[in-house]
Amino acid sequence: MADLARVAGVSKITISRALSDSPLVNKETRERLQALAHQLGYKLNVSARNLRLRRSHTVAVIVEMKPSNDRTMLDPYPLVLLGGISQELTANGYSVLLTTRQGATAAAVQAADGLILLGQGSRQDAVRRFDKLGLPMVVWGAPGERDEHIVVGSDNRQGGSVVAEHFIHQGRRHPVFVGNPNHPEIFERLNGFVDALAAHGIKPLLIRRDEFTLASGMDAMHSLVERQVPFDAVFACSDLLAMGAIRALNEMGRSVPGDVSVVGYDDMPLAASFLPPLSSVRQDWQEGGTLLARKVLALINDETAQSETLPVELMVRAT
Amino acid sequence: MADLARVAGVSKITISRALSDSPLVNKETRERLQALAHQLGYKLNVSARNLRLRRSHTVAVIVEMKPSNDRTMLDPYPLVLLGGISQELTANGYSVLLTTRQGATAAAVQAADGLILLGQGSRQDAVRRFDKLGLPMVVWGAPGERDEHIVVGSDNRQGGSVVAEHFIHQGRRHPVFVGNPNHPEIFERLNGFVDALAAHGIKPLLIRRDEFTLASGMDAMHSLVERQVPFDAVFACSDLLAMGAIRALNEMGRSVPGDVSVVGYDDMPLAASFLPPLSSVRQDWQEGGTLLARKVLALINDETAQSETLPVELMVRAT
DNA sequence: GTTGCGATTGTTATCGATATCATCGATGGT
DNA sequence: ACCATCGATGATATCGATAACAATCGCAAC
Repeated sequence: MADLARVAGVSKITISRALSDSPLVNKETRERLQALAHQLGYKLNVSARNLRLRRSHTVAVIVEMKPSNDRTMLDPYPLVLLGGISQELTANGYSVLLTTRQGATAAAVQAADGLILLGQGSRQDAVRRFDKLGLPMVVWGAPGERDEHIVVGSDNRQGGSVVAEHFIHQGRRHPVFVGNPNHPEIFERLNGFVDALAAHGIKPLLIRRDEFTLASGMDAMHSLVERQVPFDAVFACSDLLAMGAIRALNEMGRSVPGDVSVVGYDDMPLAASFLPPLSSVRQDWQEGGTLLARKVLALINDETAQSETLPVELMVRAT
Repeated sequence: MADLARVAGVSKITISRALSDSPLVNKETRERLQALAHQLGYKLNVSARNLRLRRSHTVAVIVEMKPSNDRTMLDPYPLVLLGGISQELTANGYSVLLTTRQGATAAAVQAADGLILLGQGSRQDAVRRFDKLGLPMVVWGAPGERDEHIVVGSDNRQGGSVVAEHFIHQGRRHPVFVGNPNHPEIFERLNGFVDALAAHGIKPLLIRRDEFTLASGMDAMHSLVERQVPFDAVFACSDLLAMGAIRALNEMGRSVPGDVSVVGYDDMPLAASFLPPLSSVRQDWQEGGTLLARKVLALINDETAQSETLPVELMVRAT
């Protein structure tokens, strides 16, 4: 910038002003300087500006990436969150610094203006750890009773209850829940499910399965039939589990939805073209990402923001 | 840091040295100062350090995120690339700055020490645009004849040829290729397929389908049967296409693999538990990410690096 | 006793931008 | 003719770290 100033015969500060379109400099000189800068291939040194402005225009997104059969951020749907976040942030001139929990010790995270926590890594212990950075922070997940931070999440409780209503409406009397209630989000689904059923005097059966796979869904049905438990409806907390369940049921000679009704979760693209087309609960991940981003930005700008819960929608199809 | 120095009764530079574990400071004072810094909750200002060191320890990863029915980086498998990149970079003290092509104008990208381009956005025009930033750059994709930049990609040509060999070995004489050869990567698969078959005097049929969906795969088979084209093998360039093809074939009374053999691509987790278990070409995305990261790091450190191609593996299952 | 060297610590300049306050000429009202 | 005001530009200090070089001390060698 000093070089530019010398060439143009003005002072550094005038260059700075011209390049940031400040109305303080004469319109003509401003344009002249901008042209010159462009012509000379001048590149702003972002680090210097960050230092001076004490802002990096960067938000760190911390995800859980550990590959496993458990649910990870590498699943496609949670990643749509990232898409939403990225879109909203860049629209506001911010960048996304992607980090895992392990990598979060890296220097760059400290330079961020704000923090977004994604994935089940965002349990209380992890949350507290990042809280200490003293940065504006927003968490994706199930809102706890008394968290000090802002939480955005889709309404898992409602997800559970709409499925319950759906079963009730179909006259089902012996519903089963398949999934891993250790995940706070899934725990909420279970709660919503149980409570809504209780209003009709029905108590569902819980089949705990930790993996979100087709095989796991099949296995759940096998054990159910083996134990000769009567059931006529299955709420699987992921689409893969649901598909596995349907396959196992068919193999064992039970019809879906004739004998058993099945509903999945996430409404993955495959759900609609599954045979039979799978009913599933859809959550708007993209919108979730947008919201997360808006809230951190608000916090960064010293505005207020509140926790928020996004509604879900039951896509009723053939099962 | 100045505050720390005052409190500790030493100079700033000693603090700086102590905190970076420099052997220049006495071991005891070093430890004393480190403890003090920790106790006072001192946080290094990364922007200042970046400015001084002229390094941000950050690599920008530019992906194509535009949601569409076309293939995007939001597909789960390409994202494993990101996982590999992230892991390798953080292991070396670098951070990942995630950006879309649109967002790449944002300031922070200019501060990056290097660039990784992912997704079909990395066509020549886009590549050239980022080349102008003058940063070390590595691209994921199919290596072109004469690119000036470093390319890492999986061996799509080999992917095509192993499938061809497989069909030949099974005695198939009328193979079909389903996919969108506009993607450079898929074009390579097609080339490998065609060439390997040509060695046996066989010329495959190309059914062009742009979407990577189940429906698209079904549709391809329908049109094939409608036109009464004889065929006994299908190479689909994605697993979803392959699954759609199998379903359509079964519905039309053709058995897989009895009448028609089908092979997919990517070996998604579902492939193995599909009915019948789907044969598919697997590429090691994780390793690809690791390589991409290693190469940028090499370039950043003024070492040399070369383009590289990763082998693929045909998982032979029931189809 | 002095010179020299190694181990520590300090002084000053620097990275590249921007905020604050100062400057300067022109304009205009009285 | 004089002072106030405004528009445009500049001088300097500053953000918080680190590099290069200087300084100090103790101790050993001659």
